[in-house]
Parts: sequence; structure tokens; C-alpha cells
Amino acid sequence: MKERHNRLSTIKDLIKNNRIDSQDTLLELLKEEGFEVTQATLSRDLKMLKVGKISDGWSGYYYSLPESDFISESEKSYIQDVRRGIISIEFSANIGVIKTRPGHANSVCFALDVLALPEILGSIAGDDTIFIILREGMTKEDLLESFQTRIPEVN
Amino acid sequence: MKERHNRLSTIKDLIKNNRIDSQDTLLELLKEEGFEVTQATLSRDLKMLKVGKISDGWSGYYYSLPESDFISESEKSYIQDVRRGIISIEFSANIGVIKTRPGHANSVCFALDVLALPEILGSIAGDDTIFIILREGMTKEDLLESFQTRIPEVN
DNA sequence: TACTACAATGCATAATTATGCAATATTTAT
DNA sequence: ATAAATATTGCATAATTATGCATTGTAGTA
Repeated sequence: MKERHNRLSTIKDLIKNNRIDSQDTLLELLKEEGFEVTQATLSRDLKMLKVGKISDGWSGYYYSLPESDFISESEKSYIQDVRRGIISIEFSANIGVIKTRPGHANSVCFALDVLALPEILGSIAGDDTIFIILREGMTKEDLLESFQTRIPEVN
Repeated sequence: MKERHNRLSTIKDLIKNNRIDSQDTLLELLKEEGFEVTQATLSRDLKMLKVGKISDGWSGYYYSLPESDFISESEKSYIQDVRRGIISIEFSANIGVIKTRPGHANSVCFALDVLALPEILGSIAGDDTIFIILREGMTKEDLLESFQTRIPEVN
């Protein structure tokens, strides 16, 4: 069971870091990582991982992880904006007050909009301060947890 | 030849609008659209179209178009910002003056940044006006054409 | 501890897809 | 107009992948 978890994780890494054209290729790479399984098991693993097999258009095919396993480049950029801009977050009831570096409130606010965290109903930016309104039914803990997940190192 | 072009286009539509689990299924749908080809030809078509076969995680598999065939949701959002915000565009040499609805210049300007039109070297926003600088070698016609392509209904 | 229920796995093979090759169709060059 | 070059296609089948079934492994419960 735990073995499978490790194997799935390894499969993801291998697919991310190699151009894998067939399950046989992947089986060999897995073997090198210490996992001995049959093609049948691997097929089931790939299914569970939502791995797709994609054509490059002319020369061949390769396996690819689902999009959700990659954060898009623009999303990374917004996450960076948020990480570099935010100084502190404090709450008063359902209003959160985010202090940012001077002049950064707008871009951080915009980034939060784009990231569309479900816990945030709305936000408004000054120069170095953002007010955010928690969505009904959401707590500050929900939002902080969402931050931890989506935007590591911001608490 | 032209026949193939039409067929590829039809294949894309069918994949977009149906959950297709096998090439046989797609062959049948193509037949209904008046295209009679073999599985071999379809496999080559799908390869050329960079179509992938993806797992949904547990119940089965389906064909999917490459990402570039879909405009991302956030890009759609920016396109909307631009479409709804812009009132007029006029040029003086290599400077374009965009009039927007009041208070919308910033978001339209930001959206144009994100959309990264190659014709725009830079832009700066006021409240309801944006100045854009054409990249060297680009004309206002180039930009207007780019608008037509990327942002329909904005001239 | 023993039993039950569920998850994981391999074997064998069915299902699905990709490809080599030859033929045909289309485009390009003369 | 004709020949050469290139693209497309079907046939047959090789390659690849998915799955039914039985077995094994694991977790949960009495």
C-alpha cells in the first residue's frame, strides 16, 4: 500500500524528467529505481495518475502528467508576486488586513484575484494595504491553510 | 488534400464536443459527417493534430486536443477586460492612444501586458487613457490586425 | 487471533493503436 | 504537357495498452 504510494510518486518524477514513449520504457526506469511491477500494474497506475499519452505532432508519442500537476508559468508569477509582496496578514472578524511592501498592494491584490482562492469574497487595495473579505462560511484558518497549499511560505 | 484539411477540422470539433473513448468511436462519428477513412489514417490524423489520449483517473479514457487549441480561462478573462474596457484607439506615429471607460485603464493595460502582443513595446495607463508604444518595425495596421485576431470585435 | 472486506497484483489475452510497405493522389518542376 | 517529387491512404500486422479473472496482500472488525 505504502509501496504503491511511493511508486506512484516515482512514476510522476520519471515522467516529468524523461521523455517516455512506452510503458516498457517506463517499466525499465522503474526497475532501476527498485520497483518491479508488470505492465498491467503500470497501466493501472498511469490510469489512476491521469497520465495521458500525447503525440508531438510528427515524430512520436510521450507520456505526460495532467495539467494540474504543473503550475502554469503565469500562475507561478502571481504566486511570486504574492510571496514577495506580503509582509503580514491579520484578521478582524471576517476582514483580513494584508500589509504589503509599499506600492505592491495593487499587484498582490490583482494576483490574489487571479489565483481565485475560494475563501476570498473580495479585496481592495491601497498602496501597501489590502483588505480582504472572507467568503461566508469560511474562516481565517481556511484561508491561511489555502495560502499554505497554494502559496508556500506565506502564512 | 483540401479534403484532409476539412477532415482534420471536423476531427477537432468532434473531440471538443464529445467524449471519445476510442478511434473506432471517432471513425463512426466521422462517417456520420461524411468522412470515410480507415483506422490507420485516423491514427495519423490524430498524431498530426497532437491529440492525446487521457485517463480520467478511474472510469476510462478519452481523447483530448492539445492545450493550445483552447484559450485558457484566464486569457479569456483578459480578452474580456480589453473588449469591455476599450472605447477607441488612435495613433500618432508610433504612439497609440487608447481611450477606455473611466477607471478601466489600469486593468486594460495590465491585460494587454499579459496578452503580450508582439506589436506593443510598452504601455502606460492613466485613469481612462493608455499610451502604447509600437515596437520598432511594427505598424499600427499590424497591431490592429493582431487585435482582430486575438481580441475579436476590438478595432 | 480469525474472519471479512477491500485493495493490489500478475497472468493471459482482448482491445486499441501505430507503422511498414505498396499503391494512389496531388503538387511541383521542367 | 509530362516527369519527378511529395503527400496521402489502405492493408496487414506489429506494437502497445487495457482488462477479466484469480490470487495475494492488507486493513478493519469481532
